[in-house]
Amino acid sequence: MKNNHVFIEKLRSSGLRPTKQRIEICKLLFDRKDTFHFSISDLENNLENLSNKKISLATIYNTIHAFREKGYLKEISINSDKTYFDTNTSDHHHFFDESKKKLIDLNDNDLGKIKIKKILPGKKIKSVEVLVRITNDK
Amino acid sequence: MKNNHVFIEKLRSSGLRPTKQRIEICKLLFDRKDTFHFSISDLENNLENLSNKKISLATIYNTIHAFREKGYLKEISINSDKTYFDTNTSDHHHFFDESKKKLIDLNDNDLGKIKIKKILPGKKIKSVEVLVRITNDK
DNA sequence: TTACCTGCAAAGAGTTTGCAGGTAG
DNA sequence: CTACCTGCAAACTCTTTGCAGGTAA
Repeated sequence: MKNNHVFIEKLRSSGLRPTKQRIEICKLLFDRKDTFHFSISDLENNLENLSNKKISLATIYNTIHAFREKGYLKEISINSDKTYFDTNTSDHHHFFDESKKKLIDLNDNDLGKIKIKKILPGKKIKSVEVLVRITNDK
Repeated sequence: MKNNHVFIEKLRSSGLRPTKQRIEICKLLFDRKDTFHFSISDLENNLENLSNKKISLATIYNTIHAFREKGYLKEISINSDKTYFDTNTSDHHHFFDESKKKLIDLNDNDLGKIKIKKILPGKKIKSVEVLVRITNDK
């Protein structure tokens, strides 16, 4: 269990005021051992049920967007009605389990190197995202 | 320029009634040499401006979903406000040009082989999707 | 004090749905 | 005739925005 101070510093250091709401969201997102994959509504539910904190939706969006901009969260590309975020901001890829509708991290060792041979003049690569869809084997 | 008959047969063979609207959409989507990447609103605009046909939005959605189910279209995973489709249903990957909001096909030669080393028991791989985001180099 | 933040409600955008009327077979 | 299809508008969901009141520094 991390001390709130850690989050206060984290927020302050990136120019975000450490408000009650932001600290609460930090605790939910970053005070854990494993990567957390979530949608805004997941987060809202967790705040309400696990943390017993009612934070306005506008503030949740606001905060998540701020965290994404500061590089504390990564947005994941899945065709879904919702946007998913990942607390693991390192360069990595995902399984998407179609049966459970859940994301699973793939780390460097899980995936061979991806080589892009095509170059478009005047363009540069911003990111490479791999999504491996899996289902129950039967 | 393909004959309408081709599309009428295509539709009929998959159990879809060849209505005026569906044939018109077929002509726009499948009567071309290159892959076509589009969102519903792109399609709507093209129907209105290029084909001079006003087809109801509900019918456009309805038709595109039917075509996707029949395997005539592929849905592409991008985090975007809109859903994108691809008339190229073969196994391939994409650049997404963030500046122009346009998709570009990557063919087999453009991308090294992707090796997935992690295996989850009881699961099988359904698809592997690679999205390479690019922006203007500056 | 002052700039920034929160929360509500309303607005927006894309997509889906209900249903009356139309059309293919 | 009957099942399926179209088109309109309303409904829905997720996300963004405007703004009045609140809070950190």
